[in-house]
This record gives sequence, structure tokens and C-alpha cells, in this order.
Amino acid sequence: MIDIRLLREDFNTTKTALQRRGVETADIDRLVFLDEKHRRFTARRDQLRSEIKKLSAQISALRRSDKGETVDQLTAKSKSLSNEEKAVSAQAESVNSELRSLLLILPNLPDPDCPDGLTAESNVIIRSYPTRLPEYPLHQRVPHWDIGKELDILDMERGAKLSGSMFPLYKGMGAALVRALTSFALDLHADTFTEIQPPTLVRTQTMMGSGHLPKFSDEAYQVERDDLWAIPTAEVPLTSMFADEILEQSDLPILLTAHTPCFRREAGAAGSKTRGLLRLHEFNKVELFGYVTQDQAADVHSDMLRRAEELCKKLGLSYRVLDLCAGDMGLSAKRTYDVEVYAPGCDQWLEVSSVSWCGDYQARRANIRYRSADRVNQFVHTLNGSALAWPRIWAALVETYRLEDGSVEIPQCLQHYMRGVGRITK
RNA sequence: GGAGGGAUGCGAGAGUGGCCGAAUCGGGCGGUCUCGAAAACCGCUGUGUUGAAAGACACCGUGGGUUCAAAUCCCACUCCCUCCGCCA
Repeated sequence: MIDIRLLREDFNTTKTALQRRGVETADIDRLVFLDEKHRRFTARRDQLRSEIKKLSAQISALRRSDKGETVDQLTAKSKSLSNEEKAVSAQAESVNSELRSLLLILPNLPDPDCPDGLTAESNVIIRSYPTRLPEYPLHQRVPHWDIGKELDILDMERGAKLSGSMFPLYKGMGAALVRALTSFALDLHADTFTEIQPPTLVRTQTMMGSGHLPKFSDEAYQVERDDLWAIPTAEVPLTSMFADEILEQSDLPILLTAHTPCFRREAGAAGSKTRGLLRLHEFNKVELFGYVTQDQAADVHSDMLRRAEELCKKLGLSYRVLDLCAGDMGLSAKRTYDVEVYAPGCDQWLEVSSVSWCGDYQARRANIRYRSADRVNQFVHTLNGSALAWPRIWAALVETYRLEDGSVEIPQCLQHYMRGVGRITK
């Protein structure tokens, strides 16, 4: 969440920034109103508590000198103050809880450099690789769901039998391909990122830390019986890994990578954009994550983006990078770059990575700080990015590498991870 | 799943109703001493909210309750440890 003091101390700038993200004026005004009210109540409450404390001390002292009636008098007075304190506390608490719930669904302030706009149409393509989309011959114009069936490496029907639509089942070299991609990526990141294998079912509190709750509860699978949630991305456990901790500045940056399954309900999604592997309830992804100081954020952000792009390049896929506009970014982000690969078979650009700098928004929620050199505690900055989400890569790969005879070539860099197999044939 | 034990500041660990936000030791930081270091000695050293400041208030696993007053008493929960059972 954002620091409420920004609204208090620099109202106009903050309001304008929030409006760029599509926040209603009425909500902003409500926040300011509640903040003032909350401070009034807590001030009164603290004043009452202070008086009660003083009376208690007097009672304690008088008890020893045995002044019965004075003690009774003071006790009665303290009792009535105590009752008032309870009432005021309750009011303060109720205002606080409304304030907090509003704050928890309020988006982060966008980076000033991030493009204006409220919808995906305003996202800016900042580069394409290769600069011009190559010509794809007819044999590369077959969608991956057909290729998967033809080569018997993807069985969406049986996946659906087990779990419903949008749950894929990879088979044979199809399954090996996902595993190869994972190993390839993790090995590539291992130079600077520490590999983590986190739990994939997490507490409500953990989902709150990254910003996935309370606003997006409809998007997540919930294990109600045990009060756990299936993670929609490794970002969730990685964000809360250091929750409620104070790190040393010398520990930073902390750079992590994790391969996990990701679960998304994708409520309401249906139609041509969901065929095959385009949109799934469960998929695998390698994630990059960073805890950094404010000064380190920009470098780590561009390094993560570079890594996502590097993977696309090494896999020989056409891709482009988008600078997301203020209104299209996720709740927690200040600046986001998306990487999209081109899938010639289904003729679509597929988002395979989203690299975000979240400032101190998540750190504030999860209470993650570091002791700076001048011994002042500050919130860390967090960054996350996929590198990469495999099903769409899988799709783009089999479509791009399909040969005239219907077989699919395996890119050189992956063959080592696939027992040396260079081609998937019928 | 059953039985028991525990949770206090950076770490260890006292504290069972009233100057306890918390003894003591260790660690860290600063100083004295030293050519320098070690040792010794002295001092400082939790987090947050609010306030211009002085200050005030909150926090002793979490949430409730009792009381004029709770780290301390009561209730519920969570986590950790030990033993038994079960198990990839």
C-alpha cells in the first residue's frame, strides 16, 4: 500500500498520480476524510489512556497509606474514564478498519515516466526483436493445439477429463520440453539469483503481502478447509519470505529465482483467446525476484527485463517489449514492462513475462525493512518478473519450429536438457 | 491424529497484578588505554503511531476477556520443540 502521509502532505501530486491509475476522486476524498477522523479519535483515546495511567499510579500509592475513601473516589473516576476510553477506542478501530480496507485495494503510484492511459491500447511498444516480423511459411502457420495432437505431446482432452478445461496435460517429449525450459532458465539465472523452491499453498496473510488479496480473491483458488490459497505466481511466497523482518543494507540486493506451478481461476475467460495453451488455470513459470534499496531498483529492473528477453532470443522466438501505461499495470506496480512472443500458428502475440518494479508498496504491506547505513529503518523495494511463463513459450516454440514434414525441431540450447533429442516426430 | 513443554528486545534469558518498555549476560556501536591489536573499564544500543516540539500512546506469539491498573490472571487460536501414531 501507499503511505497515507503522501495524501496528507502532498495531496495534489498524489491525487493526480492516483487518477492516472483510474482511481475515483470520491475514493481519494474519502481516504483523506477517514485519515483525519482516525487521528482525531486516536488522539482522544491516547489522552484518556494517559489520564487513566496517572490515576492508577495514584491509587497504587494511596493504597499503601490506606486512605480508603480517596481511593474509592479515584477508582470511580478512573472507571468512568475507562468506559469512555473503550467507546472512543471502538470508534477509532472502526474508522481504522475502513481506512485500511480502502488502502489495501488502492493501487501503487505510477512512475512519472510511465505512459499515460487507462487501457491496454495505451501501452507503448518500445522495441521488437527482430525489428521486423519475419515471413512465416505455411507449415509454421499451424496452431499448437493441432501440433500437440498430431505429435501426441499435448492432450487437452485428458487434462479436461481430470480437472476441467484449461488444465493442460503434456505428454512424452511435450512434457520433457517444459522440464527442459525450466532447467535451462534456472541454470541461466543461477549466476546471480538464488534458487528457491517455496510452498505453493499459502496463508491469507501471504497473499495480502504481494497485493493479490483482498482485491482479487475471485482470481485465486482457495483451500477453504485449511484457510490456504494456491499461489497465482511465485511472486506471492517470494514477497512474504522476509515479511516482518529488518534486513541489513549489506544484505541487499537479495535476488531470488523460483520455479513453481501457478494457479489462476481466470473467472469469465472464454473464447478464442483461451484455446490450447493460451490461457490456463494451471501453468509453470520461472520467476525472478529482487529485494533492493531504492538506488538499486532501476538496475535490477533492467537486468530482469534483459534476462526475459535473452531467453526469448536464445530460444529463437520473435518478441516485443511493451511499456505498460499507468492504468494497465497490476495493483502493486510502479512501472511494468511486458514481453510478448509471436506465435505464428495462432497468429498472436502472447504475453510471456511481466517485469515490475513495485517500489515500497509490497514492502509496506508485508512490513519488510532494511537498516540503512545511517541506522534508519526503511522499506525495501521489490521487483519481480517472469523468465518465463512456459505454456505460451511452448506454444510459440512448436509453431515456430514446425518443419514441412510436421515434425518440430528442438532449439540447440534445449537439446542438452532433452537427452540430446533434436526433433520431435510422430 | 494423541500426550506434554514452550513463545519476552539483535541473541540467550529473568520477570506471575501497580514507576516493567522490561533485570542480567552476550553481540553491535562509540570512547579510555595502546605504536597497533587483544584484554580490561566507561557509555550508547527494540519497533511504531501522533505531534512543530516537549511529550503522549501502542507493542512481551495472535485475538478476545477480567481489573481503577495486565508481559503477569482467564478463554480461544497460531507457531515451535519432545514423545507416540500415521505416512511419500
